Amino acid sequence: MAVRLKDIADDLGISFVTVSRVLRNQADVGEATRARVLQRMKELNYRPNMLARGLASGKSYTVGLIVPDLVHTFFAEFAKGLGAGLRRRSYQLILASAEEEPELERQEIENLLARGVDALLIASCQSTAKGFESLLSSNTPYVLVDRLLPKLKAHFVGTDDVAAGFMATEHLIGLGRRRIAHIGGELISTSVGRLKGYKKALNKHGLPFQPELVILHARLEEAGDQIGARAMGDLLKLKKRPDAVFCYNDLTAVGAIRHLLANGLRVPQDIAVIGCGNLRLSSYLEVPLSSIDQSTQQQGEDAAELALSLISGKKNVAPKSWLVEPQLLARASTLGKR
Amino acid sequence: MAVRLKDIADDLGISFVTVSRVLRNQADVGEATRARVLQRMKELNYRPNMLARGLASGKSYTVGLIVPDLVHTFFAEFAKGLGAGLRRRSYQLILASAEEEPELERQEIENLLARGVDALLIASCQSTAKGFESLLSSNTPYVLVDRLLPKLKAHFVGTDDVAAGFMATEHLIGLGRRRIAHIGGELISTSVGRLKGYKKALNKHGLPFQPELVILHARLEEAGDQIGARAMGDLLKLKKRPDAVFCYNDLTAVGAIRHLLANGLRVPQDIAVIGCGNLRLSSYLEVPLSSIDQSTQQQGEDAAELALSLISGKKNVAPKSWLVEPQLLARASTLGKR
DNA sequence: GCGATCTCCGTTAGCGCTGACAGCAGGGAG
DNA sequence: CTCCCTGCTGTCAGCGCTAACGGAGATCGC
Repeated sequence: MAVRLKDIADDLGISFVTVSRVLRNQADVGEATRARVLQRMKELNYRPNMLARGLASGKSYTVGLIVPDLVHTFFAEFAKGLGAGLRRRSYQLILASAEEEPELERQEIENLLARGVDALLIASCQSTAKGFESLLSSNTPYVLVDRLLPKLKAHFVGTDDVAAGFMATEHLIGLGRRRIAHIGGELISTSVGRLKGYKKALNKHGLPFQPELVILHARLEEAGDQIGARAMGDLLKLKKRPDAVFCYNDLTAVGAIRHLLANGLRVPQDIAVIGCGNLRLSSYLEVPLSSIDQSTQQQGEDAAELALSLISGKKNVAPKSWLVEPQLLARASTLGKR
Repeated sequence: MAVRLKDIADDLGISFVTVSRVLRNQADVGEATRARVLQRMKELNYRPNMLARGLASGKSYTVGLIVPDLVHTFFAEFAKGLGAGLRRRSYQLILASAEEEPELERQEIENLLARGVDALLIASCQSTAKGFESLLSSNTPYVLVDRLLPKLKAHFVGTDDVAAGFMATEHLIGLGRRRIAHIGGELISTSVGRLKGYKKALNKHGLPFQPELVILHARLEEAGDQIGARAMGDLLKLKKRPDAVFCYNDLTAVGAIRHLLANGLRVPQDIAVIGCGNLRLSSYLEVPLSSIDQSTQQQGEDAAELALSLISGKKNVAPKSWLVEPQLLARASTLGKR
């Protein structure tokens, strides 16, 4: 069996509560005793039982993160930043993936609450705030990540998606493009925001919003390449084809570009393409892809800070949004001359 | 506060142990009582406290996975498969990342043991079996993943790396290449295996092993693109340059190709390049990359099965290796004519 | 020299749950 | 009618730890 406080206490002929005090670094223990205890702990390689500690103290020193899918590098990077931020304060991250299924997400929320996480971060794949009741009633502090939920006032850490959409579109306009299409997402707040930014940029520069130039699709995170290619095909069928496309994410842009090249069109000469998210390989693609960077790891660290402040702080502070400013990275897919 | 067994019991005027029996689906409870309990549980939205359960029963229904870095899609995909496999048997995955730091990995092992995981899976970034003592003495079952450790007899799930290296190299030989270089990894078992496969293929086809054609480097997972480019540069400085390169992973191959193209060489006409790991974007690169697929998600599911069998099964079964057969995917980076 | 204070340590009572056992009723067998 | 068995339910101890309180002995001030 594992070593317990009691074992150490018995060895030393003292009460196991004293040992517990040393463990928690409390003040009222004599120096000599403390030293003996620490010594013996090291010898026996004592490891506190966190289940017992959590049960007794009501705190687990654990933060849960639920993501829609780990394979999207965005979430992996986010988790990395979050983990680093938590570790610095000796909290541990428990990671769960909902595989883009709202029902699974609900289950994972239950699971993590059942394990007593001190705070819960969620990049939700729900389209409504239903299924959050048990979270709300649990009074475990929680933070939405990347994606907002309609009608749910909550703390939030994510990208300023309107700015991202605006930035991408204005970049294209600045390069002299006038018929700018958008291949966008559906349902989730990031898509809505980026579309909004797209419209805003058109508007600012006096370009008309043309609905036929906008194609929306769900599940762009998983199958973006195929969907992007298909959507591009649809755009090419228009009487007047676009001269630029802003894609919801890089994967979608990759698919779109592939379709263009396969049909003998040149990128960016005939059609410029920009994505969003700045994948690691985006600069190595057949046409190096312009994109919007979201400082993902930074977001994770911000989320850690926010979560920890919620845990230790006064409870009912007003919901707060931490928006990260996106950054434009222009590469060959938009920059080449016409 | 959260609902407890006792609350339900008091409501119904029965002992809370009976409620616990219903919860655990034990047989010896009257139908009528069982129904009433279930009803009330649903009404109150009861959620068992897993900390308490774990403490009392000694089982946490939890499996830990420690990876060197989540951002490598290999590990993200592996985790996905593992999570799916565990979920099917209502086990939960607790994911931790060691950020390629052996010391951090040791800490995470301690953390997960402290949280009472029923089994532990590790893709270790240690170069020796040191730091595994506490794991060994904990008698928590564990499985090595992806990377073997010298001198540590343990259960293992991973790729047949020798086969991968052999397959890639033989593919190049089959295309008529004779001066085949290798840009490989260091220290970890996957590199050793792939190098071994490389040599084996050369040997089988009567080609000499030429040490100057092999360049080894650590940290190919993180900075493979830059290292690959640099290594390629070194290879080009040889009096007789190679006509093909087998790279440890796709990222490294990407860097190598970038360097070749930047120096006016053609891929594959002048030098053919093959990677390993089959990244999602590998087919969209400037030169679509030939690679070796590792059925990563399948590996995760295999690992889940193995872990669960260790948990429920008799303890001291002999260590067992589950090797997944890799698969060749030939694309333009090797297939173009010379 | 005596109460007051401080330092250090022990005792007790849980946290919410499980596991082992005891016990009570009713029914069938002898 | 007794015995045992089966079906159901309760009691009790304890998992390893923390939190709150209490108290013995040393130290201090006056």
